[in-house]
Amino acid sequence: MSESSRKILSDHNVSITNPRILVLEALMESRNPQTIDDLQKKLQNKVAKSTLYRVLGDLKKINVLHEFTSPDNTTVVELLLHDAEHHHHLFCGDCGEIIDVGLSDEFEKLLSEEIKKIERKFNFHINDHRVEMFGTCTDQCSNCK
Amino acid sequence: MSESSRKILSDHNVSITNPRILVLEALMESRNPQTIDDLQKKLQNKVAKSTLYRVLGDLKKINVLHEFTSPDNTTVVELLLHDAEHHHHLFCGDCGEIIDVGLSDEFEKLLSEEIKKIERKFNFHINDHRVEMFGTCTDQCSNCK
DNA sequence: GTATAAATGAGAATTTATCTCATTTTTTTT
DNA sequence: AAAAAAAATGAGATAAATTCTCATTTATAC
Repeated sequence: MSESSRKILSDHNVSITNPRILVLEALMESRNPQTIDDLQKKLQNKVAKSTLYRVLGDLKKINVLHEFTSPDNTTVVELLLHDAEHHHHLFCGDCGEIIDVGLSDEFEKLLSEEIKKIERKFNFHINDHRVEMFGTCTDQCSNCK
Repeated sequence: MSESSRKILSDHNVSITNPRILVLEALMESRNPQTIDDLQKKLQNKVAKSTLYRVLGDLKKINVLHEFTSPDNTTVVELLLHDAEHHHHLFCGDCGEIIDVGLSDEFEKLLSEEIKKIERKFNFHINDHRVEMFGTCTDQCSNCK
């Protein structure tokens, strides 16, 4: 099972260690972004806190991890696998759940156009963008019912 | 000069105190979002740290302040004045500057359509959205040169 | 398998934000 | 306009999140 974790590490010339594998496994357990706290719970002291942060830093450095902040100011983290589609996030203000959302190709194309305009207007080079949506899951999310 | 600060407070039934006025003035000094640290520098100990955080909380509660997090995980804050247009943010990865950006009305309309689709798909009620753009200011920002 | 380099664990240190409570300021009442 | 009541503030203590240090362990190169 740890095969894909090992592959991620070796593909990026990062030495293969137990803590790194454990953190990757924990990250792979859920498809949506999760908090550091979620990770710590899954890891149950099998990895030291300092090591967890260090490993997350390592994974960010090789661009397989995306870290951002939820509206209530919690750091969340998600694995970016080879096959990960460009996506955005939907935040539930009730339960805190964060859901990955893809927007239509046509829309993404228009967004790129709009971004090109911004680049010219502000003399910026823009290399990434993100659409965040905030609301409440009316009934179906796993935490709210 | 503190007239508009006073007005903001009284309009929202918040008692008019010196620290609140000072914080509002500091917020009004720059049009773009600024960090808590920026504010503290401007305030030069004229307002206690605890009070600063408290006042920022008060301003959030009456919806005249927007707080969010920059890509390097710093909390930034910006005043939402009556005349504040709906806007988005452009982040410079070099100097950390954050710039308010308006997108075209046509684009915003399309975005709303796209968001309606997401609401249906995920059974969510979405009440706010934000487009964040990340890049580098190629030459003209005030901090990078 | 040994040597060398790198990573880890444990806890200290730092940073950021919140909380407590005695004092001060603002608002309300008279 | 003064007194009473309510609310806000300052200073520092506390808490939470993240980073740092360094002796020990583990991985990689030879």
